[in-house]
Amino acid sequence: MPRKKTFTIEFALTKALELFRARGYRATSMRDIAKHTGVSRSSVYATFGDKHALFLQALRLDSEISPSAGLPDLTAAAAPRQAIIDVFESLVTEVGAGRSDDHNLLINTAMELLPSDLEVAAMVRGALTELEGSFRGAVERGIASAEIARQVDATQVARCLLSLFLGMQVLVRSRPDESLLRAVVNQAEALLPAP
Amino acid sequence: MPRKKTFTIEFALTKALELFRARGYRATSMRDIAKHTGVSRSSVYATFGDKHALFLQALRLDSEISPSAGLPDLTAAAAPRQAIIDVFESLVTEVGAGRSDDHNLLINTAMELLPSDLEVAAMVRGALTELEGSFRGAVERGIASAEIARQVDATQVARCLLSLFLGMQVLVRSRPDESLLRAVVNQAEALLPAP
DNA sequence: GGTAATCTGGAACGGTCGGTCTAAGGATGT
DNA sequence: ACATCCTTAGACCGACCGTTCCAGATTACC
Repeated sequence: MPRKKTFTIEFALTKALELFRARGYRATSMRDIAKHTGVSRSSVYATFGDKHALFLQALRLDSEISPSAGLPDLTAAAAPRQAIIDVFESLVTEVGAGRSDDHNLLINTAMELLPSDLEVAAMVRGALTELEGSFRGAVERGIASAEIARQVDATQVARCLLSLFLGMQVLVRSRPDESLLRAVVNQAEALLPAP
Repeated sequence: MPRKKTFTIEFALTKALELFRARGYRATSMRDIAKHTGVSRSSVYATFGDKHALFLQALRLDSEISPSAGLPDLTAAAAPRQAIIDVFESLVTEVGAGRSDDHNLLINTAMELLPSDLEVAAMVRGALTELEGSFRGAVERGIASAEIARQVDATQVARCLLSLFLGMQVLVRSRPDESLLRAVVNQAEALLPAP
């Protein structure tokens, strides 16, 4: 009897995510989202609830798709050491290609974080912890496959890679100088010496 | 004949800077600033002009005082290598002490940056370049005084330190885990090997 | 056709924002 | 006393915000 939904929740959420990525939470209005998704404002509210609830769903979607889209898959790569380096390389080439929209939502959100917003804070913390774990896993597998010297401390290097990665994202936004980023990547390689 | 100013521009600007540091540009309203400075809204406008103009002045003030306040002075330290490490250490101890206000305005601003705001973008870029230069200078002096091995590439290490520093600031905000930050600092030391 | 569910556009509400302006009052000098 | 400048509180404006609500159109199934 009822009419079926004429738009996919998934699609609308993807479009909303695009906007949140490009502009952050506060700077994205619900009217913007309605326009960009092609869904009326009323339906956005009916489908996703609050702006805050919508953002949480977008953030969750982001953390689900970003390992496969944003970065090479660290957890299943055949050559872990190169996979790590590729993560950083892709940031450099991205800047070279002039991609200026679709920033990293995670880091945007980390900086935009209100101290009161515990839900978002928890998601950001979880995603960062997961990212750290991916780095550590890749380093460990690199050591196991003798790509990386045995004496490196996987935990410590992984945490350093995490910090380097975050720092590079800041630089991408504010000082998109390819040689600067290249130098960081080169130095990051030094953290992963061959045996 | 005239009445003199009853508040110091410097004082008001310092208070405004505090607020911008704690909340960023967009999230700080002129009403907040008036309240926090103790200066009426009318006088804030009369003294500083726009919100944007006020922010630029606060940003300038920040870049003038932050080398002496936020960080140990890298350019004149007797032991450059330790001075670099202290910069990172101070971030860790800051988190341990639970300082959650007065974030780093520079990085906040870098992330909040509108692509259209060229003035702010230029200031951020300049400050980051200056910070990179401070790191590089300290590394070079460390090499000259045989604190740091001659074979390190000062430019490359400085850029890596810059990225690490920015990344740590993101982590401070979103994952204030002392052992995590400590690991980053330890690894950063590895970039500055003794001869 | 009837009915139930869904969509849409737009009106409306209360709130905050940046910014301007004005009237009243204080402090200073002559 | 007087003129001069500064400061203040507050009204006011237009814009945007998140959010709610509703009338009407549209689609599906019986």
